[in-house]
Amino acid sequence: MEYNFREVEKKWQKIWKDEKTFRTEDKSVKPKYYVLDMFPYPSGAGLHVGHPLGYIASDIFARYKRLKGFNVLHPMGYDSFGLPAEQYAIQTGQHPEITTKTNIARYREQLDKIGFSFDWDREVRTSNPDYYKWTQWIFIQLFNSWYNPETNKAENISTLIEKFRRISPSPRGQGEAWDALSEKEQSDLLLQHRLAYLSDTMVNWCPQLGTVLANEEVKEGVSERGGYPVERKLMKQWSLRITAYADRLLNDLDGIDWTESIKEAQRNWIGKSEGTSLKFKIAPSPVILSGVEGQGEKLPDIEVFTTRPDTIFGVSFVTLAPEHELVSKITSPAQKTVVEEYIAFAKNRSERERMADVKKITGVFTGAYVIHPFTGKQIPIWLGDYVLAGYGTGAVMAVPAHDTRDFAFANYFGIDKKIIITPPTEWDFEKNSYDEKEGKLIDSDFLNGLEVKAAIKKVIAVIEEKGLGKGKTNFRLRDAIFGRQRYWGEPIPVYYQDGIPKVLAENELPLLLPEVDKYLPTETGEPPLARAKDWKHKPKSPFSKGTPSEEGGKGDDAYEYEFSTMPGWAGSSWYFLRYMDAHNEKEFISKEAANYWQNVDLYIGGAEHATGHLLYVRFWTKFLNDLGLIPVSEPAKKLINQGMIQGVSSFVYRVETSNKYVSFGLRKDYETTPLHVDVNIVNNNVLDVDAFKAWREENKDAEFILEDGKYICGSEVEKMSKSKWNVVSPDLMVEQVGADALRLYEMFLGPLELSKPWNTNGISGVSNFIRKLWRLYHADANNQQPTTNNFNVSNEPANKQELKTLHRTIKKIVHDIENFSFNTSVSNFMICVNELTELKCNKREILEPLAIIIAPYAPHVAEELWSKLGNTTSISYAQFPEVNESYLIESAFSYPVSFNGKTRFFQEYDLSLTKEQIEKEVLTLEQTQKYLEGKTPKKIIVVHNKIVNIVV
RNA sequence: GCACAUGUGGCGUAAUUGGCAGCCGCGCCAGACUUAGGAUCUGGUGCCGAAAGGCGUGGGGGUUCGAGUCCCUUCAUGUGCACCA
Repeated sequence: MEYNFREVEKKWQKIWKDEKTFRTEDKSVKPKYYVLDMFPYPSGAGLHVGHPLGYIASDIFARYKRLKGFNVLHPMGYDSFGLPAEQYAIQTGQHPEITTKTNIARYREQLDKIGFSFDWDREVRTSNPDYYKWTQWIFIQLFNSWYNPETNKAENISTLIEKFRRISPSPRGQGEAWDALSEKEQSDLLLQHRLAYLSDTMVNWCPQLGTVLANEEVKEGVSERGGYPVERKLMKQWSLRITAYADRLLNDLDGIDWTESIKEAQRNWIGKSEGTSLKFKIAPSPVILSGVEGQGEKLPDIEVFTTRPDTIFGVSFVTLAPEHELVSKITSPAQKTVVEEYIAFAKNRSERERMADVKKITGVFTGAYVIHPFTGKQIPIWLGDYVLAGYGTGAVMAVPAHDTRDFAFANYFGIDKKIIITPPTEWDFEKNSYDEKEGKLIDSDFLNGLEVKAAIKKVIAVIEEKGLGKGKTNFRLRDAIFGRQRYWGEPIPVYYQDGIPKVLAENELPLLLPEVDKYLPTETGEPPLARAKDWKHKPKSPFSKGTPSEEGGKGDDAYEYEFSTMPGWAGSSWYFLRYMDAHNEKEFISKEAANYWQNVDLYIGGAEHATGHLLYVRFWTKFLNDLGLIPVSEPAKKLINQGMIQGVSSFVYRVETSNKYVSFGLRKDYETTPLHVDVNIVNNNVLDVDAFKAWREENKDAEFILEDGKYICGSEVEKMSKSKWNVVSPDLMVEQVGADALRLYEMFLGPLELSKPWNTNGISGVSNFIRKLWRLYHADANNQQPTTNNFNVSNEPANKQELKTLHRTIKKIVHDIENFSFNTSVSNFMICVNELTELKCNKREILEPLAIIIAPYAPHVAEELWSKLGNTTSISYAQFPEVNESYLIESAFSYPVSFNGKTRFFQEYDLSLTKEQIEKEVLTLEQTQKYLEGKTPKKIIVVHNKIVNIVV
């Protein structure tokens, strides 16, 4: 009898479940360790073999840490709000909750088969009211907070009100101003400071999805989900003031052990740039002053933002974004028509159009001028859509000789350039602008002769002194738009009382997602929640679980709730905390749990969340930390991004106008059409022709033109997807070779971070390995044939060789796991088992520790062997064996002897010999003399325990 | 365009971090056992060469007694950002 993985794996999965083997203690004398996976969105397609890659790695690590004596938190849950379930609901009318539940059940079934050591008692689902109650609660905290730049922390909004009361000057004197304002005025003012706020913002509007999208949900001008066009639109929207945290999000990256590429992506996304604001006075033009628009008004200055104030004497025009607020006021009557046409043109260009022809230069002259702050010369004001309204001040000073974009614009419209920096090397200013921050300033008045960096310093000082502007930092990061005009998300816990947004009281949470007749916008374009009957805040609201607050509607009063819901990333921005205290009904997390578990020690997930989830979760963590609710300011100490598993598609070649299929090597002789064929009926590129005939009705009578009696398929690496017939499901692998083999194989494939195509072909290697491992504990010493299932482990003491193999393996495995090099550990297990098989070792002293070190990787077979060894408790809580270095000490080393770096032969020397002794010994060798060919060696290098190199 | 990552046998990969390039596995070749093999076991397998030997880590150059590893340069592939002043 061979090892029966089907029976054994099922047996242990049941025991783990029944005995709650992996339930995590809330309190423990053991040190804590938190291993987290990015939880999945439960899609209808189920898991393919790519998904568990990270889960397997984290599971190995979690199991290893348990063996090392840690109290390990290793939970799993579902990011279960989101678009696909809702799109499906629109098509079928089925409630997204039903779809979601079905999908989760399928995910769970698939996950269970792989033997993960999750503590399922702590499962979270973001769409569960018990969970989103607290997502809403955190939103309320954000609403009730502002960012105090003095303390550099979020604080309760009341401290801001205090401040307003205290310091606001007003016509009627100090102290009165705030209280003299109407409630609406106060609310509007506070909204400008709240961390969750309502404002008119330019949003990415996706008409097909009927919702706004965040910047990272838009890729190349179309929606990430579905690929629909996205346009810019001004809308009243809820946003989160993540920009308040921009500096901390950037600086704290240095303190966390994340991959450089993710950190770099976040740095780019935050996009900090230091520069200067600078005011330009608008030239008093009789035309403008007497014009209808500007009459009697004192025109404000145009403020630009620049990182290169040193180039101030090279400015030849100023460009405003088409949306700039001053445009209508400054435009000369003569230019009015063209300017208005241009603004209309710029507005109607969709994002995709704009991005598609980035190189196309558009712009128009306004007819107005500014005055150069130092020279007093008049400088024309242009409009150009290369200037973004949302960044800086929406206005730039254009220095065509030293800025690529200004150069292109000036060239296109024939505007003069003025060179004011001499590059250190030859430069053709006709062809390119010189943008580098190196060289000497010329034609620049008081900056003449200075190096660029010195000039920047000096000019900022002068600008500040003259009150023309000041040093300023800008961020590319925008505030996060938080509302989605969709159904399947957390309702925003807000109602509107006389146009003033108010948040629900804590005891009114959760605000339950209401039933609607359709999951579509209303006829008037309101979000789906507007369809809900009586979607209003009032006493005993049917939608909120708690009791209504004092402030809420009284009597007949009923105030409309917010119609939009939260975006997909809301729930995932704090889920790592909820696992610590998943069933707390009183708080989002208890102080004790937060203090014990701190933050995630190891976080594993895809790199695609670099600027989305991973930025938002850092933001929320810092915010909750500011309020003193949690003790940490970063969610995860260490982050690993697992690579993507691609699919390998197989192709059959159908001969045109026939039902004949020609083998890969012979296809050139025919006119053929390549067709995707299900990879599950192809093995090592050989098609299972019977399975192929059975696969589809039309293949029943297929004929084949074979080569060497086989049908060989073609193959190609593509994304793993249903339509390409290259999806390999983990269930099938588990069925065929077992969960342990799947786990080992996914790790064996290569380094975790690397993307690689899935190729089932090699899996027989790890499958054989498991059988070989099993045989070590079973075969008789004199019968290597695996015909016996008799457990046969001896209690004799192990010999030196056996101990050396074991301890060398322990050492390597510890090193590998701690460096997350899971692929090399699998090789090392194979080497170990090969050696022990060779040694015919069946000693308990060796095989018992071996079972433990292999348990994180192949837990089922390890448990079975462990129990056969006579243990009555789970191997999961055994003690990881320590390396005994004394078994590894070698007394001699076989030195490679090389001549000019080329290895020629080996010579063993005792390790106690000194370099000089070895050098002497080597020279006496006959072999050495042969390679010296009578010459005298120039130099002999002896590296202890490494190499001998003779230079001739 | 900018940033990051990766280039090693037919394939996935390894290399104690500057010291024997190719561990482990797949595939392939040969043999054993077999009615049979998509089972199992044994041996072989970087390339050229009959051998001796030579060549070899994307290409070119450098540092070094010695380079897959360090430096410069260049090419290719993948990913992210993309008029951010």
